[in-house]
Amino acid sequence: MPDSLRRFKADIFQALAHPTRIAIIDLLATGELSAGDLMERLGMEQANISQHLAILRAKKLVTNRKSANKVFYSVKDPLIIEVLAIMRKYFQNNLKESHELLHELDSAHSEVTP
Amino acid sequence: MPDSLRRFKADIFQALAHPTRIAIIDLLATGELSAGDLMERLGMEQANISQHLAILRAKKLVTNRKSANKVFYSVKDPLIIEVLAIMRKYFQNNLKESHELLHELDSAHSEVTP
DNA sequence: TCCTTATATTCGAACATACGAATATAAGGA
DNA sequence: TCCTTATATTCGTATGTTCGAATATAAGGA
Repeated sequence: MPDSLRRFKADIFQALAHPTRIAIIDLLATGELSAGDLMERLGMEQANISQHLAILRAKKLVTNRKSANKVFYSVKDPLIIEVLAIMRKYFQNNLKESHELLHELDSAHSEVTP
Repeated sequence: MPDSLRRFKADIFQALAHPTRIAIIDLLATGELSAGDLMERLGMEQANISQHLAILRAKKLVTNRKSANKVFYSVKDPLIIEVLAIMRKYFQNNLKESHELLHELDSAHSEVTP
């Protein structure tokens, strides 16, 4: 297993390592949506969504198509959706540890106020 | 798809988003190895390997077992190995874009010297 | 042309991650 | 007990990521 393959995988995982980007891919899994649709469904800042889309584009996880003044995005390879499905299964396989992890994620954020 | 599941997935992907940690999981895929074994096979600093192992432990991707003064690590759930296998398939499915990505990764590092 | 809508990019601040050097801990063995 | 081997943790620095605010671009429509 050459190091280049590992760097590639790490790079794709990095692109997937944000809840908003996972949400975008989840939404696109059922069909293409415009940037505005994604913005509306996720209820986030326009610039923020656009930045996350830029990352997904850079890593070639999504393709985009321009129609009039809208840009429609879709998932490029359904294998990525399969990866997300396996991760859901992983979550369920390890329910106990999964919930522990989530609690750590929560408390990590509220650690500011002791 | 609740947001907590997305945060969980993002967190696991974050843990996988480093070539060294992928290499560690690849090595552990065939059976348990000690921290020293990993250090030797990867030819990296002891502290660095130990830090990466700490991350994999924190995200419960690996388990460890102490025997005498050695610590043996193994992959906790083979589903993770399956995820890596799917990523390899993804790499092959998208050979053209994959190589483009790798070149961008390479040139991103040498951008210091124009 | 000017205006509006839709999307992208740039910038700076806050925060997170990665690394090696140094240090700490823990388990045997002499 | 002291020494050695194996592993973990802490610290400082460099680098990368995320966000919103502001700005830029691009395509119609009036």
